[in-house]
Amino acid sequence: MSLMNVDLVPRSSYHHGDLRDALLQAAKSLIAEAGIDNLSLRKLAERAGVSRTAPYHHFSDKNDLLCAIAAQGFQRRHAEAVANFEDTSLTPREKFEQYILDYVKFAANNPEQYELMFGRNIWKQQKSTQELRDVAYPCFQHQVEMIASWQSCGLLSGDSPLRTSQVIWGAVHGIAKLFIDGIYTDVAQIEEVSQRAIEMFIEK
Amino acid sequence: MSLMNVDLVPRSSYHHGDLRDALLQAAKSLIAEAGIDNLSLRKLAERAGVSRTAPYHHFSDKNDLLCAIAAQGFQRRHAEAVANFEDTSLTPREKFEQYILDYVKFAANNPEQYELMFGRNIWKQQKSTQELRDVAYPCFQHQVEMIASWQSCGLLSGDSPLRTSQVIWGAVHGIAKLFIDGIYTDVAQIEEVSQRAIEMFIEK
DNA sequence: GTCGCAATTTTGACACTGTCAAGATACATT
DNA sequence: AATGTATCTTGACAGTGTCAAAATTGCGAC
Repeated sequence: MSLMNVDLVPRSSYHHGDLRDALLQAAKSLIAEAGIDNLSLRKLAERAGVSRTAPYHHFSDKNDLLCAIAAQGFQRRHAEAVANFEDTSLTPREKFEQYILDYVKFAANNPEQYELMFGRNIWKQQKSTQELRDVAYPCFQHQVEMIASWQSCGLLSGDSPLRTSQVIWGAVHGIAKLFIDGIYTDVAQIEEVSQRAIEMFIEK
Repeated sequence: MSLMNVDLVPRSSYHHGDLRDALLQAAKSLIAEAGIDNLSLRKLAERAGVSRTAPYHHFSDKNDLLCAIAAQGFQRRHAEAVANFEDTSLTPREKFEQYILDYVKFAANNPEQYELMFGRNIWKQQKSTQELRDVAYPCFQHQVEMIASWQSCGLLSGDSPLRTSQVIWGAVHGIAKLFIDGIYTDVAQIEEVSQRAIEMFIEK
């Protein structure tokens, strides 16, 4: 497997310079190669060309590192969603369609990071970092606001933006997960399924 | 934590008798106590009052054991769904409502087992046992059939039972997961959200 | 009944993991 | 230049999944 010290940027000095960022970068590429379950801090340190315990000076914990990667994911996704929603060249309906499709595609294109973003290990037992919460909550909030706007222009039914948002988010999340996790095996169908979801949610 | 050898049924002989079943039972209780991530084969063996490697004569692997637990979950859920669908005292609409509610409640009441049933580790990388596939596929199949019947009686819209089924399953799966995994924090809302989902899917 | 084989269980071992404690090194501020 | 602090390393420990080889038992053929 790992032949030898394959640090991408062999550091010149004892101090790395920006080890924290290098670790995040290396972690993402390692995860993309072999999945989250095969990420170990030791392999990560080796990849970054640093000793086993060096990462502990930049992340308190393995969980802390994973939270940081998840946070980056929320940031990227949030920017994407905002950009779409504020695109003045699109009708509300087009925005809604785009939103659903983008969401599912984001998950499908970044399955490991998405897994981290909603991983049970992180949220369930109160293991989420403050940083992660700070970046994830606005993401949730923004979704409710979008749903509310689509309701008030008659595209979506109902009067409770929160409940409606929870259902729609549940749907895209569930569809994404079923594809990502390999229960829905034919990834080529992902767009068709998303399209059907849009069709079922839009008020006729 | 574990004070000492707490095997429930101290075996009298060298051979256990029905170790396989005892292991499954012990595994489920251990998982219920501390979650899947805290289940180790060694603790499991200790709980069953047997040596570390004894389980390997009944399960090829840790994954194999987890698949067996997942399979039991599918079996239980499938039986529940069939019973509901064949209840002649309910209208199609009532059956649909019941199906959605039962599904989400099953997940909420058995979060760890549900996690196993749809865990990425099992399905994504072809790690599913033949036994698991044999019991899961009929489950999927049955859902499509139910959706088709609800479409043909006008309760649900659309002409593709498969696509519609994928969306609805995605929705209940997603809602369940968001609650289970702690993203939706208030479990008391689970019924309200499910109710709203029903409302949004049923043809008006 | 007993002999032998196959199923079962055990002990020993290995590589790997996360993480802590102590020591070593380099940088920054005075 | 001295000193403190941030950073990095080496050593260590308990825990993990799983393999190989040895031990024990139960069961069927003689």
